[in-house]
Amino acid sequence: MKKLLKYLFMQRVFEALSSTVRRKILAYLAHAELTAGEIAARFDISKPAVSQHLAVLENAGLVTSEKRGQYVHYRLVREHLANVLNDYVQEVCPVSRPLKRESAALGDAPAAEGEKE
Amino acid sequence: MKKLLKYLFMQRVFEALSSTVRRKILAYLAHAELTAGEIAARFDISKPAVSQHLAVLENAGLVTSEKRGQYVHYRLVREHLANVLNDYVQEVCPVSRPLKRESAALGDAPAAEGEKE
DNA sequence: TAGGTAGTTAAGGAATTACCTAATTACTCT
DNA sequence: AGAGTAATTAGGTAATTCCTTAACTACCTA
Repeated sequence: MKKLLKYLFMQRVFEALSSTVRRKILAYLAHAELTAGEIAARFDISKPAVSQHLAVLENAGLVTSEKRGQYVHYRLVREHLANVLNDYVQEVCPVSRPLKRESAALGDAPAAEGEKE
Repeated sequence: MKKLLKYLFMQRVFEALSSTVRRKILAYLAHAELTAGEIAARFDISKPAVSQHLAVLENAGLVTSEKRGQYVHYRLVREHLANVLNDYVQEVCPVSRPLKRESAALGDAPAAEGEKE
């Protein structure tokens, strides 16, 4: 059950990460929660274009959005990013067994966010 | 040291990983060194298509090829994959500092096979 | 040297992606 | 309600990606 869902997310995550703009957005969100407008202001492309990038990131589970009044605040979902990337590294670098536990811990580290899948 | 170079590779690596076929190729190579033909045999797409995927992976530094006689053998470059992904996780999840050392160790783990860069 | 196998390069077409402008929705404030 | 701001949706186009077939290079064997 979990495995298929995980696979789907992996695909979306790597597709999301394939864009430089989207990786930059994540980097900005790594330092602070930002509104869509604040994010758009940091790029040369149009606001709708940024909005689409944000939608891709959200579909991949890498960010979440919350509307507060007039603004939509975006924030990074650290666990998800760390989990997916670590899972993949594990899959392709099976040698690194020792790391496995460490990275699992990493994923949970930020907080009490549970296993949603 | 080579921050720019790293950035360039990051771009190529994530672009390479955005394709399911390419991620599958890496998964196969995680278990064994394979020739181009052996890899192509595992997919439904044409041989030239696989060849192009392999070129993308090689440009990203994720695999290396060696021609032996009639065959071209491909093999995974584990360190590179682990390094790039871990570097990125670090950049976006600055919380996870503890993992850093572990992952560095991981890169070298496979031993024997040489550092080409 | 001729024929066969392994692999890549070349050329072209279909599908996807990224971007733009314009229109729309949702909220705030007077 | 009406004007202004924030953000997304819609519609259309340019660029890119992925795959195909055909042609080519390199190697092996008889």
